[in-house]
Amino acid sequence: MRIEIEDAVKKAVQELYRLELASPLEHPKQESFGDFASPAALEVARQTGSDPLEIASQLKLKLEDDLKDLIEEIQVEKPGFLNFWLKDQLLLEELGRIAKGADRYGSLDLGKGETIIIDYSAPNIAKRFGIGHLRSTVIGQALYNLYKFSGYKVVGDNHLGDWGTQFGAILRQVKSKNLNVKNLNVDKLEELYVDFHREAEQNPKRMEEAREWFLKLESGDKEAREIWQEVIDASKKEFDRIYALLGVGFDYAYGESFYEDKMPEVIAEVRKKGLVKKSDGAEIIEFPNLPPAILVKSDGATTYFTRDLATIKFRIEEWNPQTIIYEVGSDQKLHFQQVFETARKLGWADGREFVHVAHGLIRFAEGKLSTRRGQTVKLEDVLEEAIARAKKLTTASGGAPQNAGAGRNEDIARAVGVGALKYFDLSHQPQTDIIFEWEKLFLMEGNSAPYLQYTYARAKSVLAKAKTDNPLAMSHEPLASEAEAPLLRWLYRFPEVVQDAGRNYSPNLLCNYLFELAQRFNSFYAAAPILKAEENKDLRLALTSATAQVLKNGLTLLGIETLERL
RNA sequence: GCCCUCGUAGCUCAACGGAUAGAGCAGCGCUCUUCUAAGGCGCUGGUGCAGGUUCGAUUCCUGCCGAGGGCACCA
Repeated sequence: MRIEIEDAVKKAVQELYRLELASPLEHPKQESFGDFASPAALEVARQTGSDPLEIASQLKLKLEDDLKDLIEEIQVEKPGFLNFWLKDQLLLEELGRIAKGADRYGSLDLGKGETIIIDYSAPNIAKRFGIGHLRSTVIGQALYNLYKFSGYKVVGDNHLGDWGTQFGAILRQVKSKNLNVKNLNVDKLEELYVDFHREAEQNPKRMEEAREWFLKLESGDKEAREIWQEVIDASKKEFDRIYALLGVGFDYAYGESFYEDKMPEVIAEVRKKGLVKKSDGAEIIEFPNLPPAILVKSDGATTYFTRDLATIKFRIEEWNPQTIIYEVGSDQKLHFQQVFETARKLGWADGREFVHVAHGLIRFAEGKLSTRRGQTVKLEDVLEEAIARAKKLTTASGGAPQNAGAGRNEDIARAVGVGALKYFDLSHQPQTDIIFEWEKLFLMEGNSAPYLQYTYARAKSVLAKAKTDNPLAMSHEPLASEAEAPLLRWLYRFPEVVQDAGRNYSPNLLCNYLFELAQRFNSFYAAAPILKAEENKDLRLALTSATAQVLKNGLTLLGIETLERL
C-alpha cells in the first residue's frame, strides 16, 4: 500500500510541477493525521516559491482521483501536509492476507537472485564466550533471518578467531609450563592468556616468544599444530553449547585458519599491484586518509588484515555475493575501512557492497571489557541466570499448570529467559554502547520478549477457546469501532518494517514495531470482549488471529521462540 | 595530538529533516464474580552548551563541553 501511494504522489508531482520528489511517504506519529502523510507540497513549495497549501489542494484533487480505490479521504493540514486515510475495506482485506500468508506473511521478494554474506558472532578460540559476543551473534542472526525473509540468498559464516599471535601466547604458556593440553578447557585457556599478558607487562620478551610460536604454527610445526587443534576442539565444545542455548546457527564456520594457504596468493596480488611499501621490515599498505595497515609482519607472519583480505577473495570466488556484511563491534571500524579500501584498490569491489555494521560495545560504566585483563562476563553464566529468573516468574504466576509435562516448565523458562536476553540486546539501536548491568538484562515486563511472548500466548488462548477453524469468515463488517481501529491500522505495516529493518541493519526497528503491536492488542483486549462480543465478533477474532500470526513471524525473525501457552 | 561513535525524563532506550519529542523501568493512584493481571487505565517528568542552514532541526553543518572507542607488527 505504501508503494502504491508513494508512487502516485511522485507521479502527481511530476505531472503537475515537473519535479522529482525526494521526500518519502511517512506514517504520521499522530493517528489523527491519518495512515500516511506526505510533505510533497512543502517540498514543491520550497522549489517553486509558491504557497504550500495551494499546492497541497491541487495535489489532493488529483490524488483523490488517482487513488480512489485505496484512499477513503485526503486532508490538507496546516503547513501543507497531505494526510491519507486508507479504506476500511482494504484494512480488512489485509487480515485475510495475514491469514493466508501465515508463517510467510511479511516475506518479500527483494533479493532478485542476489546473495548476501553475513559474517557474525566470530568468537575467539581459547577465550570464553563473553557477553561481548552477544551483540554480534544475536544481531547477526536477526539480519540473516531478515534477509532470507526478504528473498535474498543468504550465507551465514562464523569467522572464528582460530589463528594469530594469540595462539602463540597460548602455545608459549603450554610449553613453558609443560601442561597437558588434553586437560584444558576454555576457562583454563583463558587463564593462561590472562597470565601471559600479566607476565608480558613485566617482561616484554614474552611477546616476542609468542610471535615466534605463532610463526612456528604458521610454518607448520607439528607440535604446535597438535596443541592448536586440541585448543580448538575444547573451545568449540563450549561454543556449541552456547549456540544451542541461543538457538543460533551458521551455514559455515570456516574460521581464520581456513585462509592460511590462501594468503600467499593474495599477498602476491597486492605486491603485484604495487600497493605495498616496506617499513621497519614489515610490508604495509598506505592510504590517503587512513593510517597504514600491516600486510606482512617484519618476521614474515601474517596479520588478521591479511586474513580478512583472503577471506573476501574466497567469498567472492565461492558465492559471488552482491553484499558482504560484517556484524562486528565498532572498535574494529578502522580495520574494516582499511580492508574495504584495499579490496576496492584491488578491483574486487566492482558492483559489490561491503558493510560493517559497527555495533556499540557492551561495556562497564568505566570502559571496555578486556579479556587480556581478565575482565570478562561469561555469557553462559548470564544465560543461566536469565533462565533461573524466568523459571521463578513462571512458578510465581502459576502459569501453564494444566498439561504441563515434566519438561515443559524447563522449556518455557528457557524460551522466556533466553528470549529476554536476546531481546534486550536486539531492542537497542546497534550503534550505541550498552552499559552492562545485571538487573537490566533480565527485564521480563514492559518492552521485553516475555511481554511479547505473553501477548502471543494470550491471543492463542482466546483462539483455542473460540474453536473456529477460520475466524476470518467475516466479510463486510460494519466499520471497525474505536476498540479495533488502532490495532487494525497497525497490523498492515509489518511488511514495511521487515524491509526497513533489513535496509537499515536495525533489528531494533522490528522490536519497536512488535512492542507497539502488543500494546495495541492488549489495550484492545482489555477494552473489548472477544468471545462474548455482541458486535464485530468475527472481526475481533480475526484481529486476534492476525496479531498472533504477526507476533510469531516477527519474533521468529528476531530468533525468539513463541509458545502457545505460558 | 589526530580520526570515529555517542550525549534525549531519576534510570534504560525510541523518534525516514516534519505537525503536540514517544515508550519501558522506577514512583504514586485505580483495575481480576469477561476470554492468561508477565496485563490494562491515569498522574509526575526531557532534547549537554553556543551559533548556522531550513517554511520546519533531537536529526544536517561549525565550534565548545562530556563519555566511549581506535591510531603498525593483538584480533
